Formats: sequence, C-alpha cells, structure tokens
Amino acid sequence: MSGRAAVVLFTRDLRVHDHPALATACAAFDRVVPLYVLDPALADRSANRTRFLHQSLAELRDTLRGLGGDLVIRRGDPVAETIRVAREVDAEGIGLSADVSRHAHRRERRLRAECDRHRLFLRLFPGVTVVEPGELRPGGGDHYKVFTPYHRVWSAARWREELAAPRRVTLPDGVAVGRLPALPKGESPAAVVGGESVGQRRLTQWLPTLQRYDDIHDDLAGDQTSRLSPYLRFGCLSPLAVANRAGDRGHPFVRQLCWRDFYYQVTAAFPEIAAKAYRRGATEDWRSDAAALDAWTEGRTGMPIVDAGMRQLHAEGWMHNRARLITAGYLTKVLGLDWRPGLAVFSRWLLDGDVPDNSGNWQWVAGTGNDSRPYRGLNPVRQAERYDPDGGYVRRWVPELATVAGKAVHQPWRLPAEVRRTLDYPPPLEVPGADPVWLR
DNA sequence: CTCAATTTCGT
DNA sequence: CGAAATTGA
Repeated sequence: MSGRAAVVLFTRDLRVHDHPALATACAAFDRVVPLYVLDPALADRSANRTRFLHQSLAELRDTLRGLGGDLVIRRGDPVAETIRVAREVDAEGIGLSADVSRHAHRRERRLRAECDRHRLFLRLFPGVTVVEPGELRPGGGDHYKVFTPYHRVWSAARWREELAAPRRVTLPDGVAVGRLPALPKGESPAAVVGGESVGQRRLTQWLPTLQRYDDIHDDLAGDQTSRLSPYLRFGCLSPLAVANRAGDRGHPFVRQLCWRDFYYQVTAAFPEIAAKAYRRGATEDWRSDAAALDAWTEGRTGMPIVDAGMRQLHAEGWMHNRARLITAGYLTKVLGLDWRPGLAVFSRWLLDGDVPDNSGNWQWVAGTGNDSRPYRGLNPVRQAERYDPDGGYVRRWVPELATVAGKAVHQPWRLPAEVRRTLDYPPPLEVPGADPVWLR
C-alpha cells in the first residue's frame, strides 16, 4: 500500500465529468477507489433500468481505465461492501453524492454509523441536482411546497462551480477490481443505451433545437424533446452541466430541470412521497376496478392517445412528457383510479423512473400534490387534438389504427360501424356513473 | 428585531 | 384553498 487513499462510492452519478466526490477525492488523495456495489435488493425492480445501469457502469469503467484507474465492482450490501473495500485498501474515508430517497437516507445513515465504528471519514457531496435539496428554504418552513416561488429563488441562487473530470485516477496497489456480470436483458426492445458519452452526444445534438423549444416540446408526433431524462436519472449527465450548457437560466428547458430539483427537495423533506398523499386533506376516494387498471397498463383502454402513450412506454422504456400527463390524468381523473398503481407501472418500465420525479409528478396530476388549485379533469380527446393534431403519434404506436387518417384517429368510436369492425380496436372503457363529454 | 395580519398568486 | 411574501404592530 502506498500513499493516502479514499473510496468514492458511485450510486446514481455514473460519470466522471462534474462529479464533486470524485474530483475532490482525486485532488486530495494519491489513491482513489472508484467503487460500485451491485445491490441484489435493487436488481429486479426494473429490468429496463438494470440494463441501462449496467451499460452505464461498463462505460464508466472504460472511462476510468482510460484515466489510469478502474471501476471496482462488488456485490452485496452497499454499506458492508464499501466498508470492506475501505479497510482492504487502508483508506482514510469514503465520499459519495448525497441523495434524497428513503433508501438513500438509510444507506447514508448506516454508512455513517459504520464509518464512525471503523474511524473512517464519510463525506457527502453535491451533484445529483443543480441546487442541493435543503439549500433553499422559504421564510418559515424547511422546504418549498409550491413550484413558482422555488423557481424564483432557484434561478437567482448561486450555483456551485462545474468541475472537470479528473485528469488521472490511481488505484491503490493490489485492489481486486471485480467483474461486471453479463449485460442483463431489459424489457423494452427500443430502449436507449446508457452511459456518459451517449448522454453527452445526445445533449450536444439536441442543444441547437433549444431556440425552438417552445414550439416543439409539446408536439407528440414531432418527438423533439431532449430525451436526456434517463441520463440524468443515472447521473450519466450532471444536471448542473446540462443547465449550464443551455445557457439562459430563465429558459423553459432549464425550468424543467428546476422541476426536477423541486421534487428532490420535496422528497428530502417528505420521504414518503411514493406512498402517501403529500397534501394533507387531499381527497383520496379512488375507485377499485382491476379490469380498467389492466387495460390502462397494457394500453388497450380504447382511448387512442392513452394507449399510444402506454405502448411507447413498453417499447422504449420512456414516454413523451405530454403523454405522461395524458395517461396519468386518464387513470386518475377519468377512470378515477389510485395514482399509486400508476406510479408502480411507470416505475417498472421507465428508464428515468425515480422516486422524487415519478412520485412528485404523479401526485401533481392526481391532485394530491403541492398544487393547491383544484386540478381540472383533463379531456384526453382535446389533449390529443392539441398535441397530436394529425394523429401521427397515435398511428405510430397503435398499429391497429394505422389506416385511420388525420385526427379522426383520436375518436375511433365515431367512425362508421363497418370501418370500426375492421380495426380490431376496443371501444373506450366505461366508467360507472360518468358520461364523458367526448363520447356524447 | 419578532410575530401576526394581510395580500398575492398558483405549469 | 393554502403557501409565501409583504406589511405592519
């Protein structure tokens, strides 16, 4: 063993650029162990994300090798394995990016206890969000509950300095690197590939469209959103670096990054966000209808714009944001079903699925979230006609309707009966006691 | 300075 | 309606 050593535990920050924990460790220590612990407890939550994770890890390992180091892989309980590695290499301590979920908080707490026991230091670093959760607080209270005031202070706040990748990473002598298992299978055939360079390339290619963002980000068929969310989810991209490259802090795209930070600081203060209504006094009288939930889940509700969104989710492990609003609004506001199973379905498939964003947005749509204004039930047909005016999005994802031209595809129940019979597409789900305007 | 009343505003 | 900022005692 030669020189002072530290361990950098990677979690959902799978990059070398603008990685405060890694940059600081490499600047302060001769020897650094970049470590990832494969946690069997997390492995089977989402096959899509597990595959994306492994792709990102493989690339991170290659990048670190290029810098003279490596990515050390262990399997098991992240806390026990991290401590074990730290002791093996006689490290002085451990650094990692702070995170907000209940799982992450528990990991941090256990890690701190073990570090105390073994006389190691534990240091938490920023990097998962643009502005650290808890850094901005309203006059009275620990976190912002409404987006607009948060956005105001977020835009005006001082952001930390973006950090370069370390020029060199040197492992301690004799550390066993460990191996990545064979790339696991995902569920979605058209899922994007994980990794820092893929994310960087996507960002670079997409940035020129920023000037037209307002015109195109809600166009379902145009499909011109950044699609950076999975890379942000796994930290292949630094949210700060993305915001900086967008330039103008007031840009509506940067505002979307602020929404992400907003839900992270909500989750840090309300870790039960995935299970419990955030707003106390929220009415939660959901119906129970297993058949309707199944139809929604599988994309056969008979509401083309909803089915299109769900089919895209299955095919790509990703859904256009506008389609997320429409499908989630349809489940909760039209079918009257609980947001939790909807959240669980998104969570299984989405490459970008995480606790703060996924839960926060579902609660916002369901009306149990921070938005104190009574949420108006959304009309899926009107949404479809506004955001998919020619029906191209529906025809792309619902092949049963591929022969129906124009916006007529949004209301197949209005087609002549003899045409409908040829389509092999179900009539819209019925909701007991409801007479939706779009069926009149 | 603190704290309560009041005003403003909400993807 | 309730959160957050502002005003005022």
